[in-house]
Amino acid sequence: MGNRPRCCCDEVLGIKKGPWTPEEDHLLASYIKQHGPANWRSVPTNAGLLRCSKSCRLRWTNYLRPEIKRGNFTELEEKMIISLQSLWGNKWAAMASHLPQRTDNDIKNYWNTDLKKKLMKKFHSHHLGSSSPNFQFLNKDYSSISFNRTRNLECNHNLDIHQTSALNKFINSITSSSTSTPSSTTYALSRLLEGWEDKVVPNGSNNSDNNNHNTSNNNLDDDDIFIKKVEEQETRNDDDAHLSNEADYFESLLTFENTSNVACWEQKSSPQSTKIHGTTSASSEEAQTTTTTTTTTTTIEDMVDSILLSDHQGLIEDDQNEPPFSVLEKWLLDEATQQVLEEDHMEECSNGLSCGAM
DNA sequence: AAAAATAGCAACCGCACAACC
DNA sequence: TGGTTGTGCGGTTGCTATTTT
Repeated sequence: MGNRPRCCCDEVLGIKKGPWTPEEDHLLASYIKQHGPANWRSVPTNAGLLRCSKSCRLRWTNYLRPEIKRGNFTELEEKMIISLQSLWGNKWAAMASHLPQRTDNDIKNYWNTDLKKKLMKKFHSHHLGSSSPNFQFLNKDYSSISFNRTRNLECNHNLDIHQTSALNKFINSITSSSTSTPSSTTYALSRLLEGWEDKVVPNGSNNSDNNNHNTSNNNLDDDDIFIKKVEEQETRNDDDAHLSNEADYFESLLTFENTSNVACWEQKSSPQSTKIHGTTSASSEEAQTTTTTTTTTTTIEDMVDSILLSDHQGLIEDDQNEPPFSVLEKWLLDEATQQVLEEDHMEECSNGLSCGAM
């Protein structure tokens, strides 16, 4: 592996890495059960584990914690992830705080495997398939586009005003890199959700433990409380009533999220409500207050359509009223373009053209 | 039936930041 | 005030199971 930078675990010889054995899991779980998840530095030594503290913490938070739900993601959870991803980008921990019983790692893995594929498929059929003129430059006839070293797209010819507009927006969006930094609007929405969530989260599934692992420390000092929590959690997993509440919780969140993506933009561009896709979308404040009275039967496809089309509609309106690309669309477009350009590059190579590093 | 390719996911890595000394 | 430590987080890697050829 060459000159790999050292990790904290490298400093101590004999530290074990790799998959955890059931024995190690038992040692760690027993120790945490007795002492609570605090002072990770001392955990490996005191628990008799040949692991670094970081590894122990990770194993606990991502796998051994009793409140973690394992197994397939429900459709509601999928919707939630798609919606939050579109709103916040890759803020896995923040998403996990709104998805009780799921870890950031789980959500991240799920996004990078299942959801990414689903959305790409949807994106291709939506933008590259037929109707949208603005993204047809990503179709097979993409010879007019080249990709230079600074990741700017250069349009040489054959693009109409809408296509050029789409391209320009795409370029601006990826070069400004807003995906990695939540906007103030995002932060405000997050705060709104936090306050709102307290009212909506069903009894017993308050995610304060998920929000901040440190907050659980005090509660876990007492063995009885800890064991009780574990038992409650196990019971809860099989509790239909709980699932129903959870579904309500997600649905209510989604209703808000569905409008907020559009509402964010409208709040900036226009104070009054606008009708989009048959849904009255108001300012984010109004969206929040109307949430509780709206019912949602949205499918994942509908959601993606809604997210993508909300931006697409903006493109065909005048330039001044164009909403920005959603994070989701930036990502999808980025992926699609990259794919197209890689194919292009490969084709050039196979045709004997120069194919140096990009 | 075997090899190769792909998917899923647990675990690791390194950076950032806050708390503490 | 600067160094150290502990923790959180997002990106990436690598192992294993599954599917495809």
